[in-house]
Amino acid sequence: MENPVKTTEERILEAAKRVFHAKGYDGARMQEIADEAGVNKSLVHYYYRNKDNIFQAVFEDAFAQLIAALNEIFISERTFPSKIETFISYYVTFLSKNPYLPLFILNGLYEKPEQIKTMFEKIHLSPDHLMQQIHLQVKEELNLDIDPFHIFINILALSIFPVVARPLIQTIFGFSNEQIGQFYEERKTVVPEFILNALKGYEKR
Amino acid sequence: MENPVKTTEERILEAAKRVFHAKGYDGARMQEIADEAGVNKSLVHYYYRNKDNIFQAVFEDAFAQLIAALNEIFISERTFPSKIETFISYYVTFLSKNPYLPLFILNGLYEKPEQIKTMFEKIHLSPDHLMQQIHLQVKEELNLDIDPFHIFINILALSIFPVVARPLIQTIFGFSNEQIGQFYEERKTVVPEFILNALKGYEKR
DNA sequence: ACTACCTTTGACCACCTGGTTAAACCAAAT
DNA sequence: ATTTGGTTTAACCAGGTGGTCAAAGGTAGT
Repeated sequence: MENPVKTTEERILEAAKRVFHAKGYDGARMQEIADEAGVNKSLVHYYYRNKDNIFQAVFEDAFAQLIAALNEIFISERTFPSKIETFISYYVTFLSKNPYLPLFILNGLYEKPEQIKTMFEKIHLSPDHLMQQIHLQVKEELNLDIDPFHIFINILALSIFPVVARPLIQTIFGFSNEQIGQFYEERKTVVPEFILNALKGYEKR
Repeated sequence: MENPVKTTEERILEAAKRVFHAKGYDGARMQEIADEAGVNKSLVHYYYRNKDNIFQAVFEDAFAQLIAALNEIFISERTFPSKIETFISYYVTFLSKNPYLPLFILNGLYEKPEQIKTMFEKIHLSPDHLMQQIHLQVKEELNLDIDPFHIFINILALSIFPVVARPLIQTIFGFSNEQIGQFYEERKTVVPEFILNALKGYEKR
């Protein structure tokens, strides 16, 4: 840590993250962000002009965090099974530390889907390139008889959904925080195993 | 249809569903619900007293719709593979007709997780019984070496997530409405196949 | 001491929000 | 025709909302 002392602007942004992540755009209050940052409400407007602006900053940050790892791992030089394992393990850990993030993102996307593409350019990330990589590996490395796109979506679904649905799982089945932690821990091995087992069924002989 | 003429109360509830599903609790406006129903705002209060009340009515209805099918199918007399197929097919169809529902539910659960259990009782539904059924089938009918709970969550994840993430998928990969419809259609066969392929890997020999 | 510039604050405002109320409406019963 | 009861409306209100603004504070250069 070079500069542990946060600037006011950073403190406001972090406060905004906490508030927006937990309450969403409509539920968040500028006053609450200010309180959370320990500053006057006008100061929030001073640095970010209006609610839309600061929300966008928060959203882009969250989106970048979620997407960056995905891209990095799937573009790397590993074998496909290794990528899946690395990805799931990383995502489950990351998401259970930031449980609000995925739902926050999904909600944001319903409201302003247009901005996604420009956001991808900002992060220097190409969906086509990513899919092309996955396609290559599924078709040429493993020679599987299945649409790579469905595999990709399945990987995301199995990693993300259980985190998003945490309150559902926890209340319905009465899991304690420890138990749900244990459950997520298990998924790091269960999910890659599940996916690789499934892929075996698609092997062309 | 015995009585195609809707009462005012029903029209208000349906308007409220549309508004709440699309905008969530905080984003919804009592005025908008009234407009959508074509009535005066006071009428909404006349029938439902306050915003919390009408939201709860909408939420319970949505939750019941989503849970009912799940329970019905998994308690039925089919074989496990048939259940999976039936469930996925039904869910994908139902959800793509009601794309806002799952995200609406997930958001609601973050805000008021306590009410879930009472809601289960209202619908006469026992999570324990459901899990017990799945446990029996996975362990005794198929004799698989995997925790049934993870399978259950995987089934939900693979059915629900792609619908929730529709805006993400559609914008990132530039799918038209037709293409995404085609994609969901494919999933009705791809997902059961994927799951059953995976389960084969867990067969005890 | 003065200036110049960025930062921070309290007071304020126009507008919107959920909610209330009293009066009007209207169909059925008397 | 009048009463009665549920239904529907317009007008209104208190509190909260995002946002503005002028002034005060603070800091570095002169």
